[in-house]
Amino acid sequence: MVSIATWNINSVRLRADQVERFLRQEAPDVLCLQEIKTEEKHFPHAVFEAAGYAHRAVHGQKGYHGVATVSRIPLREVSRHDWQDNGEARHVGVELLGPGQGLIVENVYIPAGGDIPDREANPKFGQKLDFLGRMTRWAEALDRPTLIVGDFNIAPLDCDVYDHKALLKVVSHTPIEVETLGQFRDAHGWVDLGRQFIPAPQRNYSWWSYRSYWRDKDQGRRLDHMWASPDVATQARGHRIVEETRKWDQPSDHVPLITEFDL
Amino acid sequence: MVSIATWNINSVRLRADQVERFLRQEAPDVLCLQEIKTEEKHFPHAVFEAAGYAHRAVHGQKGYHGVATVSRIPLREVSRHDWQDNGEARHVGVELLGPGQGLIVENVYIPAGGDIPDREANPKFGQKLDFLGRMTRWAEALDRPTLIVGDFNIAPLDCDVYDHKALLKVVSHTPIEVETLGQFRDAHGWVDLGRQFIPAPQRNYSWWSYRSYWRDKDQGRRLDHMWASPDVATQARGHRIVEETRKWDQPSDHVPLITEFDL
DNA sequence: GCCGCGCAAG
DNA sequence: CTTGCGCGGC
Repeated sequence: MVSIATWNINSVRLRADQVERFLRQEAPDVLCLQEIKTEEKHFPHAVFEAAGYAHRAVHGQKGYHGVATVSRIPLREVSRHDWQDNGEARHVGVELLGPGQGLIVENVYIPAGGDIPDREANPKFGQKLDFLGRMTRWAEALDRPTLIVGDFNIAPLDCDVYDHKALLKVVSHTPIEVETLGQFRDAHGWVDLGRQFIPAPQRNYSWWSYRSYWRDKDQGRRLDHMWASPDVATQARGHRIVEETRKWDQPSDHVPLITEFDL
Repeated sequence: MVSIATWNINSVRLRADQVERFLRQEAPDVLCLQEIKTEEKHFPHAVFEAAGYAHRAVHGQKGYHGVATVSRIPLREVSRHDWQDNGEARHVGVELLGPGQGLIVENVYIPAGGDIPDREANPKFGQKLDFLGRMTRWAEALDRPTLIVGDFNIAPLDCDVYDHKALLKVVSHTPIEVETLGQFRDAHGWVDLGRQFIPAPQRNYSWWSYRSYWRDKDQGRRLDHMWASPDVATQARGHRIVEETRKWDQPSDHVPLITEFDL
């Protein structure tokens, strides 16, 4: 069994202790982090080394974005896409070399897209859709067993948000985003493991805004995903959301997901 | 017995827990804080209330400077000088109403004075000397038993710094500052309680720069002071520097002083 | 080095 | 609300 996790950590330096706690408690074989918000030279390698995660692919950037895949299983970094050629560190791809040998694990942080869901008024929204378009063309050519995980910044199903109707005009749940993400899904036949294991319309949130009184209310959205190639999906054996991290001190706005595979 | 303390806390909000710990450990009757770095509306009143310091005079300012005198003994705020009429919150004066009745406690934060010890090249240096001049003219008229405490930002004696010769051209220990502070002392006949109880040339530092490796070396200066009217000085019974606060997590660059009075 | 601020981003 | 940053102040 190989277990793989994903977590938007919102600064890996500020939450190195929380990552360590998560690794100790849940002991995933592989952890994909997003929004590490640091260059590789300041990545807390020692923390991961001490925890047994000796294999790491870090694609960092100063202050913003940044992804890292850390692993107890040997791995080889195979790609570091900059789909929009703008220098933003939003992807790193690895190939597992030990247990799970041959599996490709793609770790991605899709742009949030700004506040206004309009390509003209808000260039960031256009950039988000463009980013998905480029991922779609890339996905059409994939021919290896692959798992893609990360913060997609889109809640595709009606039940992926606390109030579907209210959020139709809120970036992350607009019809155009859901449609564009659907094209990406179809380009490879990706299987949404979150919904394979926790079928709609069950509650399945992964993110709560810092801006709301989110400790009291439950205004969550499912923005984080683990999607598998069809073959790989048949090997998935379990999937969990580790929501308890929200109760920790100064938590990330995202919680981790874990999937186990019979590999 | 009445005990009175002074401490430049360098942000009272960030170190509210350290102030609480200090109050619990040392239990002074009165504590004068400098560099609270907040407006009164964000002052952590609840922390002091819970610790038994129900009487408070807070002269705050947004982001910079700011002083506060908190007390277990009833007090009355009597003055809030803005000697340079520039809006900087650098003073608050109170009168004790319970034990120690009638004693005036002046809490002051003298300007640091910038980096270059030259009135022309550095207006902040001139401002510091001018501030002292105005305090001097004020002190000439004092006619009540008074204690003045706070961060004076001047180390007057040769033995008040780790290297007298090296610091003669460093703001805080230049001859013109020492001379100007001497005029303030003479204007009221203030007695330096720090040196009454810990005579020169004994080590008696109250501040260590954040910029040096001050955990290893001992490059301190005596910038914080408690000065009393001659009568009041005869009632002082003990004086301590609570240097252990430097070992606490994320300490202030200053340590507290405490004097006990037979009042 | 350590602070608060105002900014941009989420 | 929370992050990192660049700034100015100490």
